[in-house]
Amino acid sequence: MGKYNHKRIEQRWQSYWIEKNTYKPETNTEKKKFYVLEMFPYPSGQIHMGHLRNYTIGDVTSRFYKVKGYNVMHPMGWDSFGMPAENAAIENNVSPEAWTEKNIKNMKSQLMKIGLSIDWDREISTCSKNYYKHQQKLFLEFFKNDLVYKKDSFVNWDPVDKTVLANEQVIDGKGWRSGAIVEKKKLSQWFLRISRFSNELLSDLELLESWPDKVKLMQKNWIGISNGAEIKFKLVNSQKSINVFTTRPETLFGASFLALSVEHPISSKFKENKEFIEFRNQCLKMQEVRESSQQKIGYKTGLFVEHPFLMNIKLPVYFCNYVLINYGNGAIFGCPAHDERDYDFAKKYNLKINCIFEKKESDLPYCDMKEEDILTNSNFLNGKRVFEAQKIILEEIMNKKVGVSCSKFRLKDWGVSRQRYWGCPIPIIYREDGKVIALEENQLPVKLPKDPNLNLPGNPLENHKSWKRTKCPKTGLKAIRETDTLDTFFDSSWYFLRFCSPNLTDEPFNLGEVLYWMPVDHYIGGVEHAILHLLYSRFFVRALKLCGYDIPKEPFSKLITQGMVCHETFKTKDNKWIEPEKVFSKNNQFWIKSGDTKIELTRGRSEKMSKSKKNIVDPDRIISEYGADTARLFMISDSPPERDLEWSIDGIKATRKYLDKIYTLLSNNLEFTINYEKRKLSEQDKMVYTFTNKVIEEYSEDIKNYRFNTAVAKLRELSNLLIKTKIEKDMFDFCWSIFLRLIYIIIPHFAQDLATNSGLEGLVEDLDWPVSDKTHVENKKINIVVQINGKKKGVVDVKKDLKKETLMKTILGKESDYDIDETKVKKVIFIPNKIINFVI
RNA sequence: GCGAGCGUGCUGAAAUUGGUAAACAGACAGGACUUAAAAUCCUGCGGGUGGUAACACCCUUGUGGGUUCAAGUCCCACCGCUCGCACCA
Repeated sequence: MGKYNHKRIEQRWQSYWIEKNTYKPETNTEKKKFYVLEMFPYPSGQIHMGHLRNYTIGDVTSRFYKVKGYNVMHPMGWDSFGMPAENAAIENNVSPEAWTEKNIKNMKSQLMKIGLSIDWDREISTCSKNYYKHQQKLFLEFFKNDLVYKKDSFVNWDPVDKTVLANEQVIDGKGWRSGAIVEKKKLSQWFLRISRFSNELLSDLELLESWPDKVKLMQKNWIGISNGAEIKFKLVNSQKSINVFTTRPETLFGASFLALSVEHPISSKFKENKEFIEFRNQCLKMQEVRESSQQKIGYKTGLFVEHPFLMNIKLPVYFCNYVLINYGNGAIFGCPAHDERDYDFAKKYNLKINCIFEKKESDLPYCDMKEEDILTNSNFLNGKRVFEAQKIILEEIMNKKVGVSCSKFRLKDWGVSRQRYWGCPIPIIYREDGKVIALEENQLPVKLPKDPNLNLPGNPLENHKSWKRTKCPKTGLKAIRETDTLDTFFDSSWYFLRFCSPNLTDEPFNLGEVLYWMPVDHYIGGVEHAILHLLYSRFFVRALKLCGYDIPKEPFSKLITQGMVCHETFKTKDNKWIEPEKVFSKNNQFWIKSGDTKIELTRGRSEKMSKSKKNIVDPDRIISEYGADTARLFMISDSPPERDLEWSIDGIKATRKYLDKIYTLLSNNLEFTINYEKRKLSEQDKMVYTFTNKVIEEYSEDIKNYRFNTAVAKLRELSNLLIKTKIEKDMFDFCWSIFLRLIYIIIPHFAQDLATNSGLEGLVEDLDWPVSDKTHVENKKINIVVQINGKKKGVVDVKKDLKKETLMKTILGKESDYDIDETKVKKVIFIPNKIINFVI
């Protein structure tokens, strides 16, 4: 009898697939394409449970559609630029390149052992010059089309990593990687004009029918449209004016001051003013820390502006800390009666508080906007309801040319400059005559130097003795290279296009291939990329379209966001995390041995696996000990993909036990067959046959809808039934063959091996996907629930599609178990083949 | 503060358009086999009342109301948890 030897089996089939190029998609095919993509990994050196889960989900999908007859592309690559390589290089005295390559090699071999149906010939790595050469070309295209520009700006500066961070890399005022408090620093930076597409990126979310609502909502909030008006306030004794943005133009007559950000252009007038400079620095510091106190402070400029409709009213102008430069115009009009922040500010600086809603004087600040609210103290708006007033004033603003109605977005242009070595060089040079020159395509790639000194503070490319010195290729004038490199989110914003023609040397991608394969049909990855990566990618395809590449405008048709892999956590009394593996429990308390003594622990809640909490489990070890198929099956059986998965070694052991049992049962017992010759069946056989066909149907639906956990439950029901029911040999062979074909997409080595050993020639996946035999699935008998007043009283076994009257006769009849007095029945509710309810 | 989602056994979870709550697993307990253990197999496993018993009846999806013949599912209020954004004008 065969014993389940996962090592032998998995090696056998993995090398077979590679040898036969099983997962290379066809070319020039009439078949419908299917592009399955999981978010590519950063090559940290080791795969983690999150990867295992992500790639298992993707692989089940990919194999399912392949067996269903699609031409499937399922590629893999490496998001291989980025800071950890530099940090590791410093620590271990190796080059970032060598470190990265070693990691890729190791992780690739780990991924291979999972048995993924990947076309490895398409493998790409973003740090390879074969990749970033094309990326530099895309940058030049953006440059030509005014989609990239350079500007001085305050940036988020991470003092630990010594780099600039994008807004979304700042979490609670701290660097997303280092955790250091982020500072403001002024630098000249490259920006991508993502804001040019704000409107489109927002409204096209509606096209993404198969994206989770949650992700769409997050993007919507991130883009953050507000509709309102930009209103001009003329400075007294000057021709200049200040534009402010508001979403409540109807409150204009409640305005009592103007508040500006300390970074507002007008502030340049005060750059010699020591008092102001001090105030400004204080504000910037408060904004850095994102103080929760929300204390308001102001600086009186001494300037006044005219009210656009009441020329005789002059409003004082303040700088203040609560107006931000990066929203709207960095300037607002203060309407203290109807805005909490303005109210606090006005109270502090004794400014007028003009209530402009009837009967609201007693509950200021009144910030609601209700249909029934009526304006007062508002000139031509008096007596109008709030929404009507809004329309009127917008018209008046336009008529009087004191402003325009407009929308503002929260989304800012994307700063892509990074002062780091291990990233894609920006193909720009600064000539000695002061000109900024974009390189020509034939000068690409701009390669990174092999010998950076990473131990000095600051930018290694800047510090390099010769790299940045170059000559203008046209004029021969001396020039300095751009020493910033690109944010790695730039790398991952187009890799899905490169996969379509990964080995093309003279173009980033082949348009024909892209038109065939794009968009990605199913894109699978962590929800943590809901905003950053996914929004940038959506922007990229639009930007490329604008540059003349005629590609589909949404990159990912369907998005699956998988949950995290969690594990229990333990802590000592002095807050040290302890590995769960070392913990033992006794009398509902948890302990760890330390020499001869025991230390009591408290159990924390289950949290995402992380090094810092010491609750990680190495998937590679699990795979070698229990097998890839065991790991794969476990990863998808316990929770639906979008939810968090609770790691459990007991779960792994039980899964392995199950596979052992099936393997032992089937080896040397099964004759693999795909046909079943119909004959007269015994009751047992009929029941089993019917159930098997039902499972085919429901399992396929479940897989299609990413209900992998219930799909597995159905397979287990089927195997339980097949094990405990005595059936004929031909039925046994047929049903178990179906079982193997269904489970193949989850545990391919296991199913293939059993099938091959039982007589199948060729691959399981070359058989068509099983189709359920509907004629036999037709159940002739059915259970109907009998209820009295909606409460279940019992179940009756009757013929399918039985009429209401017939059923009632049986139930109310003398022989029936149900003691129902027919005369008292007020109403009978009957749902065919489901339920009959007597209301008494 | 704003927005979204979620609360079901000891645990992970299932439950078509409202129609048999707890499928499928895990943990645990008991039993068989064994000198013993492991492995394997079998049984039980939301709560309560009555009965020697097979069984019968009642309750049960965070809490309280409502709609309905019928509510885990729909509506209202409250409590709790998770996530995203956060001085966004």
